[in-house]
Order: sequence, then structure tokens, then C-alpha cells
Amino acid sequence: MTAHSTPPSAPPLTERQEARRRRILDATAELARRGGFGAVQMREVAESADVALGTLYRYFPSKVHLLVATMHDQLERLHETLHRRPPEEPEPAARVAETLLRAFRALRREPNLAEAMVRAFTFADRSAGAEVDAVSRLTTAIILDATGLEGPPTPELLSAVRVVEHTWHSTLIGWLSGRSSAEQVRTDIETVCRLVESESAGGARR
Amino acid sequence: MTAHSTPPSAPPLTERQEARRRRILDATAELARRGGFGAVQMREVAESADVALGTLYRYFPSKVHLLVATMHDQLERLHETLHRRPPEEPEPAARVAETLLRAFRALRREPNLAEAMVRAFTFADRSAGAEVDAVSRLTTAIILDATGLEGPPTPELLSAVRVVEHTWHSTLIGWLSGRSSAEQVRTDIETVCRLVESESAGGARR
DNA sequence: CGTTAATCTGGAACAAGTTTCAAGGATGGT
DNA sequence: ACCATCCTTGAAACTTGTTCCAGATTAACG
Repeated sequence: MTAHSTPPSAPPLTERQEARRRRILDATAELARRGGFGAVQMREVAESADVALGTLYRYFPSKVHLLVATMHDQLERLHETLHRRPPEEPEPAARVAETLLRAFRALRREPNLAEAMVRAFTFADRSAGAEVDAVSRLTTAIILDATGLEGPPTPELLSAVRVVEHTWHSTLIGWLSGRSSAEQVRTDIETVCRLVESESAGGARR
Repeated sequence: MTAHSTPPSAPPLTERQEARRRRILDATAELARRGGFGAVQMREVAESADVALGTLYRYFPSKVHLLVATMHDQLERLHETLHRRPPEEPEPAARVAETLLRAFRALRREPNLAEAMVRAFTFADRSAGAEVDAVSRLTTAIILDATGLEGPPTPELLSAVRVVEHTWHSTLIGWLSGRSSAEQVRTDIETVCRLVESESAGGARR
């Protein structure tokens, strides 16, 4: 839970390096908040984080890597928040819906940041595979935590969670591209959680 | 069905313009087939289609617009093919699954083209809203056609189709980014169709 | 300390998407 | 045929992500 994300094969960072990394991620989030994906310009990030452009690229080998890492960072915060204040619904499906709707509310407060992160995430290609994977795993963990179910999840439950995740990402994309309303997002989330209910109820015990 | 996609507000194109547009779309598809999103370079497309760069931009205001239009074009071909050879399964859910798996097989034959189109589609922002919308509607129509259900679809069915579509797009992204296998894609599609079965069975009459 | 390897910096250079513009062509109305 | 208008061309310029490099700084170690 508190293990956070220190890749096993990465050399440990010094304190100053840790601080640089943090400045970069914070600068990125701030620029993204202001103007979304387009406003996150590598030169600006570098200047804003007070590092050289080359250094920025040493830490994050592309804009997509950078934004996906930012997404991971933000998701970790969400995960912690959820631990402090877990969903209140009793049923797993309802708990998942509550959690995702809460996350969505947070995103609506910072639509530009949301846009930047999600665009980068979906635009990522194989070269960012590891980073995308990390975000993906974290998302799965958040949803699994939300169910409140104990013990190792069954394969059926994992399939169901995948479908929920797909819907979550995809409906977000629709919302960000202005193609569907916040209402629609809410409906989609509720629909998929309802659909999945029977599956998860049958597929795992408490 | 044969109405194709002539936006109501667009002035009709002359024959030569129609031909230019076609050359551009064909050149784009060909370049995409060869090397995916990255290989579709605007200067190359222009040269390959034998138009000036400025003209290319007059027809398609950005690379994303261009690729989303290409996607629309390819989907129209698929739609026609499906009309000639509709799915053979009797049940709506199975018919949808069969259709999507067939589409997926087609994509696997040209993974670079698939990558280019899907990346563009998910990367699109509001400025390409209309084009993305057209693709989205066409996809919905293809899935609705696949069900074989007659009459106007109920809202429940439409919700279900949305979930299917979300899963379809999202699992494709996972496949393209190397994050999930073709097996996984098949499973996801089958899962969501099964989940949605009860919904569509209860939600519409033949 | 002094040395050595790794890291960081500032800045130039390159690549590809996008914009702009002047000059030449096509279209349509009269 | 003539004019006005819109379209196309070719080429240069601009933007932003990305790469490269030489020299300054820092970290690790004896």
C-alpha cells in the first residue's frame, strides 16, 4: 500500500534527483491544469521545473511518458484519498460506481489536467508500455479495492473489472472530446456496473 | 444505406475535387498500412496523392482529421461487406460478437492501418468533434445492424450498445499498444456481449 | 582532498505538423 | 470571350517535440 512505485530494476535516486523529479511532475500538472495537453510544452516544463531540457528528457523520455507518469502520480493521490474515505455503499457494484463517480467529479474540477493525462494515456505506443502498464495496474487495484471484496479475485471478477475499466476509459475519452455529456458518463458508469453486478456477485465470496 | 456521408452543410465537390479527396484518402491508407501512424507524414501524403501540401490541409485541417476520415472511409467498406455477408448466429448478442470478431480479424491483417486510425481517433480533440462523431455513429449503426433486431432501438439497447462500443475501442487500444493479446481482445468482446445479453434481450422486441 | 564517472546545463540542430503567401488555373455568370 | 471568385500550387517560415554535444557540477570512492 505504501510501497508506491519504485521499479525494481531502477537505481535509487538521490535526494536532489527525487526533488527534481517532483518539481517536474508538479510543473507538468500545473501547466496541464492551465491549458491541457497542448499547454504542456517540454521547454516550458523544463523552465518551470528549473531543469535543463536535456535533463527533463533524461527523466522522462517523451511528452507521453511524462504525462503518463503524471497520471500515475495523480492516481496514487486518489488511491490514498479513497483509503481514508472509502465508498459507503454496501454492494460491490454500487461501491465501484460510487468510487468512479467520485473520481469523475474530481476530474471535472480539473478538466484540462484530465484531458492532458487521458490523451497521453490513450496515445501512448509500445515505447511507453511499462508506464502505461503501471497506470493500468493501479487503476485495476483501485477498482478492486472499491469492491470491498476480500481474498484473491476470481478470473470472472477480473474480467468484469476489465470491462468496467474499458468503459471508464472510453467514456472519459468521449467526454473529453466533447462527444458526450457528464450525464452520459454517469449513465455509462452506472450501466456497466449494473451489468457487471451478477458477474461479480457470483464470481467471488466475501 | 447508400446515402454515404455527405455532410448536409458542405458544398458539393466537383469531380476533380472528389478525385483529389479519394487520392488523398487512398494515399493515407497506403502509407498507414506500410508504417502506421508515424509513417503518415503530411508531406508524404501530399506528394503521394499528387496535391500540394496546402491543398491537403484545405481538405483535411490536420493529420488527425485526415486519419479519422480514413477510418470513416474504411468503416463504410466494412459496413457494405457486412451487408453482403451478414453474421450467421441467431441470437443478437452472438451476432454482435461475431461481427466484431470479424472486424477484428480484418484489423489483424493490417495492424499498421489499424494502429494509425485508432490512435488518431482516440487522440482527437474537440476540433475534430464532428468527424469523430461521424465515425462513432457509423460504428453504432454497424453494431445495431449486427443485432438483427428490427424497429427503433430502445434506450436500454442503446446503452448496451454504448458499453459494447466502449469495450471494443478500449480493448483495441490495449491490443495496439501491445498491452493485451489478440486472445484477450476476443475474450473481452465475448465477455461484454454476454454481459449485455440480458439487457438487449429484455430491452427490445424483434 | 583528488580522481573518476555520472549527471546536469545551455544551446544548437533536426524532424514533422502547421501556417502563410504570391502567382497561376479552373469555374461560373454575363 | 471576359471578369470575379474561388482553388491549387510551390515554397518558405514557424512551432514544438526530440536529439546531440561540450563544458560545468555533483557524487562516489580511495
